[in-house]
Order: sequence, then structure tokens, then C-alpha cells
Amino acid sequence: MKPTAKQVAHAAGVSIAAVSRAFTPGASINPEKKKKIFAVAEEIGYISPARRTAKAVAASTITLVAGDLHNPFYPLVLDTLARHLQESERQLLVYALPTDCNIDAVTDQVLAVRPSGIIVTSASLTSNMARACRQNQIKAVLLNRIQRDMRINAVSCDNYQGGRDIGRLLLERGYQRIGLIGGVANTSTHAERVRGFRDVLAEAGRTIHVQASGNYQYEIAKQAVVHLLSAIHPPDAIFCCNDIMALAVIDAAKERGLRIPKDLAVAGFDDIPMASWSSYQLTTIRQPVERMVQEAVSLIDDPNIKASDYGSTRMLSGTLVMRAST
Amino acid sequence: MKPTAKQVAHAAGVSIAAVSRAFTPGASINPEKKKKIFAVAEEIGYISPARRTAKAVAASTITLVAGDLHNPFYPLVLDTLARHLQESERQLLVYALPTDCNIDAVTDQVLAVRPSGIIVTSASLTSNMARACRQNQIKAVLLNRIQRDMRINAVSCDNYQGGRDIGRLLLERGYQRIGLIGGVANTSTHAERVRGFRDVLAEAGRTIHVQASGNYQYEIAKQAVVHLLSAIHPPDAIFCCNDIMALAVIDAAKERGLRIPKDLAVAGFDDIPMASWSSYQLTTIRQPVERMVQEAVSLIDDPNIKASDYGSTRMLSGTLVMRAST
DNA sequence: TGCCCGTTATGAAAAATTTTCAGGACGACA
DNA sequence: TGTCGTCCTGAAAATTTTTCATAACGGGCA
Repeated sequence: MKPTAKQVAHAAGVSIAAVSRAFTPGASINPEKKKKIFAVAEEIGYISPARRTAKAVAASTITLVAGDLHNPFYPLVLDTLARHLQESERQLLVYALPTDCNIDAVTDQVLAVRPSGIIVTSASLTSNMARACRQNQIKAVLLNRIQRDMRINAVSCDNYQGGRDIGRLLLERGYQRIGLIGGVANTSTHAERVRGFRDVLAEAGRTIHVQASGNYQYEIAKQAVVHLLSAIHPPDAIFCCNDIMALAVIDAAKERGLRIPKDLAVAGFDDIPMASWSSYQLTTIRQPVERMVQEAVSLIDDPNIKASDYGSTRMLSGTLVMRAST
Repeated sequence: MKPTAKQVAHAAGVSIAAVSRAFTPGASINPEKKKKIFAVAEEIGYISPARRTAKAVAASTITLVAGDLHNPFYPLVLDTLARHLQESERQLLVYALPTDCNIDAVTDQVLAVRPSGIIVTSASLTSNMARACRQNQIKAVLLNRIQRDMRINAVSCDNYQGGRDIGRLLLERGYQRIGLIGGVANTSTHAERVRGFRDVLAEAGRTIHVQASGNYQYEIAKQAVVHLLSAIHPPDAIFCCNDIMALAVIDAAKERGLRIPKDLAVAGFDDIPMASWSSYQLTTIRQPVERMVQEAVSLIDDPNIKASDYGSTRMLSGTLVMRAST
């Protein structure tokens, strides 16, 4: 038997009308009573008709919370995801967060729609939002991010291995003063890529010669690298934690008259379209965007995986793409 | 008095239950009867409760149909639009169309949601879709496109003037053999930019020295320009109808050992972020993205403008951004 | 052909839900 | 202290959805 408003009313000790009003936005009802009714409804499993239809509409929707759309990697993800969902006749809702803006600012908006799933590529998912998702039975997936502490599913490229691959390549090519331009400090992508890179250097008895942060942005990376290059012993190779920063490094190096890769080798991470442009010819790690998106969607679709599950992480390996910049 | 199912039933000569069923997806009802009921409901102005809530949900939604997300100009638009809508607590639904794919392929999906408005930046809005929008009282706005024949509102940069500005600049700088790389043939952006460019040359008693199509894409433009540059009298300046094609031209020129702008001047259109990167330093026309998005949204919001209106076009002027490539 | 059976379509009636209406409680204010 | 206005409430009315019994149709089969 489907739960009805009558049952809820009886259990909560209020009139049927009150139940109806509780579920009608803007209706005149005591907030406390409303809360009581919600609690009872939750317990019995009652959903008001209006909610039912709204739910049906939102069920075919997936929300993408994207961070920095100025990094061409994310439009790539967005594009892939959009096509993927179109095939299965689903809708894609997009939120673009300013880099400096916390995801909590849009939590309410995102949850108000009650999509069947949320894919987050933004810098970080706060525990606030993770909790809210669990409470609302909305599945959240981190894409290109991992936060182990938060019981949340994630899909990511194997950033550690990617960092290692780049590190090994630079060692094999015989570069002596290997530098690093890091991304956003508290992100898993940054941490893992750096860790892999550092590890492989350490195994060869080497260390990172110089290091700076580029915040994953072109402009900041460019300013940062100018300092590195004007040092007395400038690096002869630089690994950048993503591609746009690598492009910035190449631009800055060329401005100083350095030849790539003779005077300075540069490697990136992501393989955005510009990486293959002939002005750059950037050696980088290609992230398997297509497969990452597929996995993310399948994590949401898989009925065996519950919103309340402990987070599992699917890690896909990237591909080293060698071009002329190293 | 609000129209009720009873009235519809009476007017259509069916039972109240039939009316309810007509508005319930998947309910067992004769399609002809359903159509009849829809017609009567339309006339009386009856909306079923389920539709009412679904409508309320969708009312705060705007759909963006984007074409080529590989052109960084569109992520720029997307980003701006997303922020804009977040401020007014609205949702943004995104469809990404493959370049070769007709918009009709997603028409049904787009309209099924019944958003309050649709913004189309894709290559072209077919008359099919335009009609469907009018029928469904959904406001459509073309962004960065104009189609005068279709009674549809549009917001666009003044492409004609932009083309003129570039043309004048190249003339003033004294370039002798001025070439052109065009975009997608049947788009207004292409047509207008070329027209402005051609006009200003004609006024100076000059013609376009060589011309090719780059389809608004990096790869195609690059291939096209290789031919132009290996001619006996290669151009000494090229206007590209958008920035990525201009970047492709610069890359191709540099590969041939040409110096920019000494051996070849290049100008683009859009002012995407990469245009200002030091490898390119591209002279271009900056499109007022912020204002264009604002106008597009206001066209949708303005209650005085009906979905059935004759199309009005709001044209905003771009800014000539002079950099080192000319 | 005639019978059986399953599917689809239907209105009446029942059930469920929303909305209206007529207070009651409470505080502000004269 | 009385009056007014606002907010909240349940009963009842209005509205809509769902159930139920039945009719109509078509295909398979003796």
C-alpha cells in the first residue's frame, strides 16, 4: 500500500490539510509543525504528488559542478558529458564556480533540483555538501579529484603514475636541473602528480631543483616561472601540473629567447587540444576523458552503489604523449 | 475562475477521468481523444496540476544549445551565462551539439523540459525548431548568430563593423596582398565579417587577394592556409573570421619560418584568452561577451517580448584589440 | 463461423489531495 | 479593554487521480 497523506496526518496528529500545506511551498503553516510532518512523512515514506512529479522530472537530470572553465580541460569534460547524456535522453545542468568561490555557495541551488546525480570537477567538495547529498539520497561523484576522507565516489586519472611517467622521461633525457610548477595546493591532482614526480626523482637519488606554484592558471604560472628562469642556476626542465601552466612556461621561456626543448624542456598534464598545436608541441599526460566520464556516469547509474556508500575510487591510467617540448 | 478538468471534460464531451488520463504520460487513452482534450484544454486554458508543478520547476531554467565547445569562445559564453543565472537562482541546462549535427536532433529533448528560454549559439537554428519554440511559448534567442528570415530574437556583436575595423587596420598598415580565412559558409558571423572586410577593401579600391575556408576550426584552417602560403604570391596579411583559425595561421606561418607580423600579419575575431598569450599576441576584435549574455537573458526575461514576436536583433559593438600580430 | 482470451479504452465511483472558508489565537495599538 | 490585522488551523468543499467493472476489439484456434 502506497503511503498517503491521511496516514501521515494521523501519525503526526494533524489534519490532512496540514500535510498538504507542509508540502506546498509558501503555504501558511507553523515551521515546527512542518518539520514534524516532514519527519513522519520521511519515516512512512510518503511523497506528495507535487514532489513526485518534480522528482520524475529531475530523475533524468545530472548536475555538473565545474570549477575553472578557463582551463580548456573542463570544456572537454563538459562536452563529453553532454554528448553522453544526450544519448540516453538525459539533461545536463551546469554550475560554473569561480575559482575562489566555495561550492557551499551553490549547494542549496544544486540540491533544490534533486538531480539523480552530481558530478563535481570543482576544486573541492566540502564535507557540508557531501553530507547534504547523502541526506538527500543524491549520488555525488568527484571527477578528476579524490577526497578519501569523505566517503564519496570518485573517478580520476592515475595522477601518481602520470607524475612518475613525466619524471622518468625527464630523467632519461638527461635533464639536470628539473623544476616543478605546482597547481592548487590542497587538491589531490596537485598532490598526487607532485608525489609521483618527486618519488621517481628520489629513486634516482635526485631532488626537485626549483619549485613554484602556478595555481593551475596561465597568468599566475607565467609570473611564477619568470622568477625561476632568472635564477643563477635556472632549471633545464620543468614539469607543470597541468597543460595551461605548461603553455605559460613555454611562452615565458620563448620571451626570454630560450629554445624549447634545447634550453628548457617542458611537460604538462591533461593533453588539452592546444598542447598539440605546433607553437607548443607539448609533451604531456593524456587523461582518458571519454572513459572518465563514462565511469562517472556509471557510478551514478549503478543501482548497487548507494548514495550513502563508502567512497570507492576508480582510477584510470593516463597516456604519456611525447611531443617536441621535451 | 481557474479552469478545471470538469470544464474541459464537459466541453470535450468526455469524462473527467479521461481528462486526467490525457495529461498522465503512459495512461491508457485513445490518441485521438487525447488530442481533442489537449485542444480544448488549450482553448480554455486548463493546465493539469502535474504540468503545473513541472512548469514551475522548468520556469527557472534556461537552456543553452551550444555548438562547438572546442572553440574557446563558447566556454567563455557558457561560463558567463552560468554565473549570470546563478545570481538569479536559475538553472542552466546545456546541450552540446557536434558540429556536423543538426539542432533538430535535440529539439524534442530540449522542448520536453519546457525551459523559460533557449539560448542558441550553435551554427544555425532550423526553422523546424523555431516553429516548435513559438508553438510551445518558449522564447528562443540566438547568440552570436542572426537569422533574419526566421522571426527570432538575436543578440550579436556587430560583425560587419568588426570586419571593417580589421580591414581598415590592415590597409592603414600598408599590407599589399590581404587574404582571408573564412568560417562556416552559411553562418551570419562569417557572412557579415567577410562583408565588412570586403567592403572596406573595396572602398579603397582593393580586393581580397586570396581566400580559403577554415570552417572555424583550428585543423582545417591550418591545412587551408598552408596552400595559401605556398602560392607564388603569398598574402602578407590574413584576416581570419575567428581566433582559433588565426592561431592556426600563426602556427602554420611560424612552421614555415615566417615572422609575424613582418612576413605575415594575422588578425582574428573573438578575443579568446589564448589570443593574448605571448606566443600569439593576436590582433582581434573583442566580443562583449558579458553584455551579450546580459542582453540575451534580458530578451528572455522581458515580459513585453513574446515568443511569437517578430525577431528583433540587438547588436553590440566589438572592440578592436591591437596586439603584435599586425 | 463462433468461441475464448488478452489487450485497450472507458466512465462511474472511490480515494487522495488541494483549496476554500470560517474561525481561534495572539500581538499591536488606540 | 476593545479593535484590528496577521498567522495558523481543521472541516468541508472542490478538484484531481486512481481503482474498478465493463465494453469493445482483434487474433488464435477448434
